[in-house]
Amino acid sequence: MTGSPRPIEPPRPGARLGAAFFERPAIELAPELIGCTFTLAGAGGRIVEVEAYDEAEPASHAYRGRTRRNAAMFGPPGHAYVYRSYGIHWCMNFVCESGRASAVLLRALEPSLGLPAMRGRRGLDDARLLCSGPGRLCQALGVGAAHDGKPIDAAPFELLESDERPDVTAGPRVGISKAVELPWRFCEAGSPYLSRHPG
DNA sequence: GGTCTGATTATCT
DNA sequence: GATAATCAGACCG
Repeated sequence: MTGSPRPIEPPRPGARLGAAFFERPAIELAPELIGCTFTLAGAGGRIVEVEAYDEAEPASHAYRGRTRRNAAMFGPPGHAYVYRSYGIHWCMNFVCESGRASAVLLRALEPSLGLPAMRGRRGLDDARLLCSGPGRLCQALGVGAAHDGKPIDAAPFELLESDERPDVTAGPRVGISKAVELPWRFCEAGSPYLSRHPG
């Protein structure tokens, strides 16, 4: 060993992504998020799976207009839209594009930062199960109602640019019954941390 | 390996 | 009353 102190956690790739990054349609932003690093209070990892949603298609919560639940989707880009799914889980989105209700749902991370905290919140050890699904990811990071409408480029969140060009695949979205034909799910090819195999 | 079901709440019909 | 951007555990072959 060299004698220099060993880092407790891996170095963080890339630069912090600010509000301007989100000023684009969700369908454009979604594939570019693959490989970026997302954390909440130091817990998280590389984004490996996302889905785009837009007010013009019926699978989106914004399709039938604004409600108390989806208000953040109609707000400024670069903020979080957090909602409760099936009455039990939390799901986390990045709001996109001013003047249009659209967002990118975070579906899976490759966990790398704050692993002990994430394992504690999830109550299990297997890294492949920590953040491989929108509800699991939110439980691991501690996302909840308090984060709805909060800016992504400010604490406790951090979103860092990808330092590589991941191999991204597109396919149909998961768990919806409308607009099933749109290939608006984006995954890092071959990642073992996806919520399910691309279809 | 797969398929089914319960949990629990906001929203819509 | 029904559905939903889900998950974990039970059960079957």
